Amino acid sequence: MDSVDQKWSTAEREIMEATYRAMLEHGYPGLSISRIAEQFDKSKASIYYHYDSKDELLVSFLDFVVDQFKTNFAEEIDEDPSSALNTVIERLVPLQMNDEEFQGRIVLIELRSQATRNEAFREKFTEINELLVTSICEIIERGIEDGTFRDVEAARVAEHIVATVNGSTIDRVTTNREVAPAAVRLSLSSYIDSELKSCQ
Amino acid sequence: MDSVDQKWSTAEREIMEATYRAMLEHGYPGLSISRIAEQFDKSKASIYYHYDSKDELLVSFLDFVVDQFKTNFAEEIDEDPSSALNTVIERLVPLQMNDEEFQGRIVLIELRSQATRNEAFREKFTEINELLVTSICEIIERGIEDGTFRDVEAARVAEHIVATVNGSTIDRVTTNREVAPAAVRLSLSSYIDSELKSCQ
DNA sequence: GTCTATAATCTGATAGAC
DNA sequence: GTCTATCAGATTATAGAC
Repeated sequence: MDSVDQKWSTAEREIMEATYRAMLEHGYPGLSISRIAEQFDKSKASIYYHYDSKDELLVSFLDFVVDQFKTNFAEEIDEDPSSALNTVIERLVPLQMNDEEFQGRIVLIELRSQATRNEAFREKFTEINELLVTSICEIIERGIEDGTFRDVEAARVAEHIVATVNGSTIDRVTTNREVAPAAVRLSLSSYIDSELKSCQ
Repeated sequence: MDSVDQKWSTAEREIMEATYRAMLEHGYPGLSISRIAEQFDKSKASIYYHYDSKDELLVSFLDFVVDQFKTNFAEEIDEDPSSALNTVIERLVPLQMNDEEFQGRIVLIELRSQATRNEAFREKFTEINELLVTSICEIIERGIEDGTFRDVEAARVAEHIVATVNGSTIDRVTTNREVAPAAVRLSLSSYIDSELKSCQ
């Protein structure tokens, strides 16, 4: 498991990146082999040399996108529990989002909606949410041990934070409610204050 | 605006219900006029008598589904603020969900993911989230007035609850994490306690 | 590995009879 | 209003040359 560079050959990575662009342009329902081929300099048929079917390609693509997400999320956060939690939340619900980040969210949401029907997809998103909950849970537990946080049920609080973060992301990507993310950021800080820190 | 019965003719409602079944069976990307026609006793061509294009049909369908959601959500909740809030949360994140409710969530999520790309869809989901936030906000404001709740920023707390509820729903529909919804229910109660009720 | 050409099927949409 | 028949184009996937 030597990061992204070993897992895919050059050709495969080119196809994955073309798929990413095609999906941004046409959406998941509009994704076709022709449209993927349009996004790079090789023909439709060459895709079938690397992938047996469209379904297999899509499962690989989900893998590719989720790996990117994980790599992005797992960057070092070795600080004290309180600011580690802030870093994670800032990473998941940034106050400002550039185009690239925003497009990444869109692609993930469109793929996610397919997890309702496709077991391979479902397992991947189970994995993502479990990763998020586990990471946040560990930070909270560290904070409880060193006295930064109150002795709360860490898993429950982590579930809450992940649900809120995911709900906020969905809101940002599927509505025109531009103030909502900032409000959620504020209320998450407030939640952490009143739930994790002692009653002042 | 005389409820669902006036807004759609019998034929139109039959088509909408057939579309609903087709979408449950094939998903949004697999939705086609033929598959909708398969779900009721009339031909493909008859659909084009009632709708000019597939796009127009889909926008109507979104309207149909969102109306159902709103009707379901807006049932009377005339109690005191504290239990009104509980009722709303129980309605949005039920501990137990029957097949019908679950399928309704799936359809809504699949349609929602299309709001990333389609402005008509985006406006509908803006409307839904605004309705939820406004309803919850009003309950909180009533609670502040009559002394049940602390004098918090009602809009911010409402945004938080809606984000959490939506995140929990997405989790339930797109992962195999069966314990998560119960955890979020608990933590939402805890959030309401520590955020809205006085510091004990 | 990549190409062009093509097969078989499905798509949205329309024409015209009843 | 609903039907059958049909169109033009797109879809996934393969065959066979290079």
